[in-house]
Amino acid sequence: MPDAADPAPMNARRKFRREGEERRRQDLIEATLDSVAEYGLQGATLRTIALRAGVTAGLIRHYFPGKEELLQEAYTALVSRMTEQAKAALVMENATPRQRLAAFVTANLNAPIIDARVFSLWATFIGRASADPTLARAHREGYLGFRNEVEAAVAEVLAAEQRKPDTSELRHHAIAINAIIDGLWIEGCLAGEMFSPGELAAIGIKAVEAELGLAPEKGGNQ
Amino acid sequence: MPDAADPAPMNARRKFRREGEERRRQDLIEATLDSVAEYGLQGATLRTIALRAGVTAGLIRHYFPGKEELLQEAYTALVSRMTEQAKAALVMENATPRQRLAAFVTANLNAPIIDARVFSLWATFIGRASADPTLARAHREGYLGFRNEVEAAVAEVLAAEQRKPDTSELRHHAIAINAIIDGLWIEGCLAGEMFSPGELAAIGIKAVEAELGLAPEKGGNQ
DNA sequence: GGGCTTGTTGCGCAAGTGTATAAATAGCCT
DNA sequence: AGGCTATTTATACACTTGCGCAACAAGCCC
Repeated sequence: MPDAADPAPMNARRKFRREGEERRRQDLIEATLDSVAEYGLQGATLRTIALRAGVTAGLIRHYFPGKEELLQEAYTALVSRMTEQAKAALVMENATPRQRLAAFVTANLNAPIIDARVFSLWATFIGRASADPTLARAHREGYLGFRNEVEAAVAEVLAAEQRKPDTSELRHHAIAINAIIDGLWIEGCLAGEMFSPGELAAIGIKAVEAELGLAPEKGGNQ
Repeated sequence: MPDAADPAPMNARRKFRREGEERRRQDLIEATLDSVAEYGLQGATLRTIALRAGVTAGLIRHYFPGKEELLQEAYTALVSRMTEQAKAALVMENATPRQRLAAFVTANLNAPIIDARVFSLWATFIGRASADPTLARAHREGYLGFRNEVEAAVAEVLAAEQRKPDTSELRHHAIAINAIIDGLWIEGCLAGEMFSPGELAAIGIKAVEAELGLAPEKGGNQ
């Protein structure tokens, strides 16, 4: 194929489409998270990110002042996505407080929250939090929101059991339960194949109920 | 100051001392951990590391094939240091199994194991584990060793209580307790100032004992 | 003390980084 | 259809990075 009118001149400029601003920003953030998860913060170069987003590197600067801001927005998006998914499990109706708490634990110990990619991202970013106040703040807000949800759920469970914990006791329960969920989440993300499906959730529910001093449920806890 | 016999000729080569190989390697690894904790994997350049170790960058290649190997050795050193410190708390004599388990929990939830720098390092490296088999293996070995210690300690506690758990029950207890310790460790490292001294350890011990179904100790649990 | 080994320095290099900026073109408005 | 604007590309630039290499000197051995 030596000749013929070349429909694509060799020095052709790349074709492109103009996307809406919101769409582009979201695509870039998603491409950033993908790159960070796969290559780490060092491997997530502007060119890598742009390639994955299907644009050229220069465009990033049109939407973000610099790489740092892009990373910060990506982390913020990640945190809010994680906590929202988690808290969504709490809005169940026609369920006892205890069932809702159990559902919350279960939701947090299965896909999509148990996920190696999300964990990798979480760890990568949080490792920089102590040196980057912006990241630290994003984490702090997500964490406190999460713990408050736990504390509220615990309060309802105990109230349904006619128990009146003082604030200190309540806080300690929330901290412990938060730790149980976090710890199991890490184990599941890092070594998911070591656990059978539903096993982590079962362990988590039993541990949480033991922490709260709840009597084992009668009937089919399988 | 134009003239005078200059005792330090401007083009003087830097003075240096020859250190033993073991000493240099250890210094370089320590400098690597410092740099990673402070600047992250991206900021931990060979020049930064060398500067902190008090040598020039070129020397690193005399002791390590490349940067990657240096980082891997640094992570291995970190993991083994962490697990050794933790397990050291288990070798108490003249103590009941329950006391030894409590001491283990306490040791893991106070300095030097609760430490922002160590956490930052752990998170930074573990974030790369899913993409780097070498890091993944180093973590895996440390984790399994840790969990085995927990499982052994739990077995002794239950044996002292005349209970005979089957292997599955024992495994679940170990996983849950491991999660409790990990989760509280993270909370302490990330937000140490939110907890009063000893508070995390107290929460941890109570949670662990609840998980094992141990009756509250009579007498001064403060 | 004088050589010899080798730990150590200093410099250079090619590749890759984030950023800056000019040129092009997609797609809306009239 | 034809301009206008702002999204997008493309290129350049200064800088850093990990690595290679040759010269140097610290300190052991005789």
